[in-house]
Parts: sequence; C-alpha cells; structure tokens
Amino acid sequence: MKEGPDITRIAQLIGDPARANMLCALMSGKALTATELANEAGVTLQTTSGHLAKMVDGGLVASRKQGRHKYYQLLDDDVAHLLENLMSVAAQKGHLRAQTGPKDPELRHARVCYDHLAGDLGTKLYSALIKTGHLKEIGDQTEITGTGVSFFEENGFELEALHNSRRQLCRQCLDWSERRTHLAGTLGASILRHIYEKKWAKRDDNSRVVRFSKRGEAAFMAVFEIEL
Amino acid sequence: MKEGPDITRIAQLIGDPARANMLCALMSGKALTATELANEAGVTLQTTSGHLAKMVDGGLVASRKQGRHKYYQLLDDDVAHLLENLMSVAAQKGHLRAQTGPKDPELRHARVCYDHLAGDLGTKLYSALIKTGHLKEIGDQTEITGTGVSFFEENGFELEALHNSRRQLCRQCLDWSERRTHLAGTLGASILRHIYEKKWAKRDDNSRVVRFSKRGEAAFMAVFEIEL
DNA sequence: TTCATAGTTCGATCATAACCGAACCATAAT
DNA sequence: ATTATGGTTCGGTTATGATCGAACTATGAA
Repeated sequence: MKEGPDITRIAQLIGDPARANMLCALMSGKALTATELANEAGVTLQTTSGHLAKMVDGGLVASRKQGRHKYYQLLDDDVAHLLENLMSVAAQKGHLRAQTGPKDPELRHARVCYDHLAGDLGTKLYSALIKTGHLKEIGDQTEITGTGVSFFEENGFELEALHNSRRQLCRQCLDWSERRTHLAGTLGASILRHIYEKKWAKRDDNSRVVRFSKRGEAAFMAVFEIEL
Repeated sequence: MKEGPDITRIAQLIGDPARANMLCALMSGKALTATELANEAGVTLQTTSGHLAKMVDGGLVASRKQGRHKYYQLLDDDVAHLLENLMSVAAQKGHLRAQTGPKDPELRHARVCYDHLAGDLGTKLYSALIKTGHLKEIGDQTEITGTGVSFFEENGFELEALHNSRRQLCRQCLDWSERRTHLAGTLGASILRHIYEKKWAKRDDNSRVVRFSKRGEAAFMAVFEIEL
C-alpha cells in the first residue's frame, strides 16, 4: 500500500508536547515571538528555536521578522482547521489535560478559534443564524441567504469584500468543547472583529478566552437573536 | 495557556511511520488482521501488536476477534476524517513519499480514497461533472445542481437517502497524484459503489487499486461524459 | 562605543520508544 | 494428542530526538 501523501511528518511535528503547546498558543490567531512561545511551552529559547525551525520547514507556521523580534503564526487556516479537528477527536476520546486550567469554564463559554468565535456562545451564534434564516445548511455546507445578506449589510458588514477573498465565506468548524458546529470562514472572522469593534468583549491577553461584558453579551445576544 | 484537550497523544500515535502506514491501510475502510497490518507497515508481528495495542488504547482503532484472527479497523469516521484532513494538509505542503511502489501507475490511474474514487479517473470524473453542469463549484465548495439531481436519479442513485446522511453530499478531496480535486462525500462514495455494482471495475485485494475492465472503463466514461 | 536583548548554532547528554528474538498463550486443523 | 498458525508478552539493544549550556550573530538602546 504505502501510497498517498506522507502524514507522518506533520503528525510527528504536532506530536511533541512542546510543539503542541506552541501550536495551541498560536490557535489564538495572534502572532507570538519566539520568547513568548518558549514560555508557553516551558522550554528554553534554544530548544524553542529548534522547534520553530522544524515547524516552519514542515509548513505549519510562518515567521516574520520585525526589528529584533521574530513573530510566528500559524501558516494558514487549513493548519488551524487541522488542529481544531485534532482537538475535537482528542476531546472525544477523553484525552484531556491532566490538570484542567483555571480558565477552563471561561474557555468553554467563549474562546477564539484561530480567528473566529468558538465555545458555547460560538455554537449558539451558529444555531441562531440558521434559525433566523440568515444562513442555511446544504448538507454539511453552509451558505448565506438573501435575508442574511441584508442582515449583515445593515449591520455594517462588507460582504462584497469578504466574498472576494480567496477564503470561503462560511465554513463549518467542529467545536471541541460543545461537539457542535460553529462558524468559521471570512464571515466568522468578521463577526469576531465586529464583537471587538462594538466593544462587546475583549480578548484575554494570555489565553484564548474571549471575555464578554455583561452588557456586551446582552447586546450580542440581542443583535443575533440568540436564545438561552 | 495550556488549556483545552491534549492533542499530543493522538498526534504522537499518528506520527510514527509504522502506525501511520497501518492507519493509511485502514483508510481503505476494510478491517485488516494484525498480520496484514504488519506487512503493510513493514515491521514484525510483535512490533505491530504493540502498535495496535497503543492505538486501541488511544481510541484510534477498534479490534474484533474472529476465530484465531483479530481484525482491526478505524474506530469511527471521525478518525477517518482526521486522517483525511492530515493527508490534505500534508499533500498541500508537499510531504510526499520518497519511494514510489510498483503499483504506482495503476494507483495513479484509479484507486480508492477511503470510500470514493481517486486518481486520474477520479479527477477526470470530477471535471466532467463540473463541465456537464451536474455539479457546480462555489468557492471551495461543490454542490449538486438541478440537472445533476435529475442525472443521478435517472441513473438509479437515491439522493434522498444520501442527503439525509450525517456526512456531506459533495466534498472536494485533493488528489495527491494529480494535484487536482476529486469528489468525496456520500455522492463520491455512492459513485464508487455504482462502479462496482455495474461491474465496470473491481478492487485489487492487496492495494487501493481499482481495476477497470476495458469495456467497464468505456461505459464509465460514456455515462459520465468523461473526455480523454 | 558599549551594553542589553532576541534569537541561532553547536555539542553533549539523556530519556524515550521502536524494534526484534525468544518464549509464551489461544484457536484451529490433522 | 499433535502440529500449525495467529497473536501477545518480555527483555535487551539501538536510534532518534528533545533538551540545555555555551558560544555566537543581529538588532536596538545608552
């Protein structure tokens, strides 16, 4: 047999604890420096440098030099999608971390998944968009509807620009904590940006947590007609 | 950070060459014995036994005893999906295998990709379905059209049942040999079953090769209006 | 210039785990 | 019963690669 692309290399890269921690940190969508990633992974800078070189070589992360800092980020959203998929399978098989972090409940409530919203609120947003008819599912694919176009444009989204992107507008992403779908793609990313712009929520600096204010969450729920 | 499910274990399991080969072999959907998997992986039976125990423990494969044989298969289609995803990223990043096998030409012509047709014929089938207007591409997604529905139903496909499946109807799958798209999803699987039922081709027992008869291939090309 | 910070490269150490030989258990055929 | 086949367990070997200390380069600040 032995045909097909060689998955060993990619899986091996992800399968090291230090590198896996770095990749999870990069799932925040933020570009991080080598030093920051070293802290995340709990290894020295030398070790980190070696790991990052391997991941750049393997096509998982991209680097960008800025002054005397070197910023690293996930190469593209296919890599992000793969990682979330891995998390989903891992969660399903019960491979949770030995010690759950203090932020675990917050993460399950609302977190960043690369560049869009995930967690309880993310899945609820998705359901609401389907229920109000702004999006519709065709098989496992999701598309925007006529009323959806009006809705988003009335709320200041520039769909034209989103449509012209190389990336797809709507994409389903499996949520590891909820085991349900949330919305990825340029529209998903755009909604998260909208949330920040409206100051409904802001990001936690050292985690994937998206922290809504009380009023922000209420406004968010109201605009997108999300039910409890 | 260090929150969320632990992806290390799963990735580590996949990231070993012997285990990756076994998992790829199991992507054929068939249940295989430990001995068969040992041959696939090119390691002794003892080593294989150890690998399989780890993968069962890790939730990637399931075993079933039958007489003095023990059959192994992928645990569920989430695992298959994850592997597909990994292959797609690997192919995209150019991680192909070093040595090509003896059946390589046949594999490149027509082979099974989990449960659907891949290779030269697979990609040509896909192009033909687009060209005849039975499927249409919307960004990175593919959908069936009105004429497509008629076409498949006239040819005995039960689209209703396919639509109701949890899996998606049409899905693009990147072909490693052709570097082009072929059709996956329930429709893709259904077409492959159709090919077997019409006896246009049959599977090679020890590989993913799909071997068309001369007349079978001609009939296949004619029905789907595939051009050379 | 001098110093400090960010990151890389090199070499040595060390732990993990893949591997196989050999012995073992389980099922089936003779 | 005896033999053959399929699979597991155990122990020892070996290779890979993660790790860090130390020395190095590069950029920026004083």
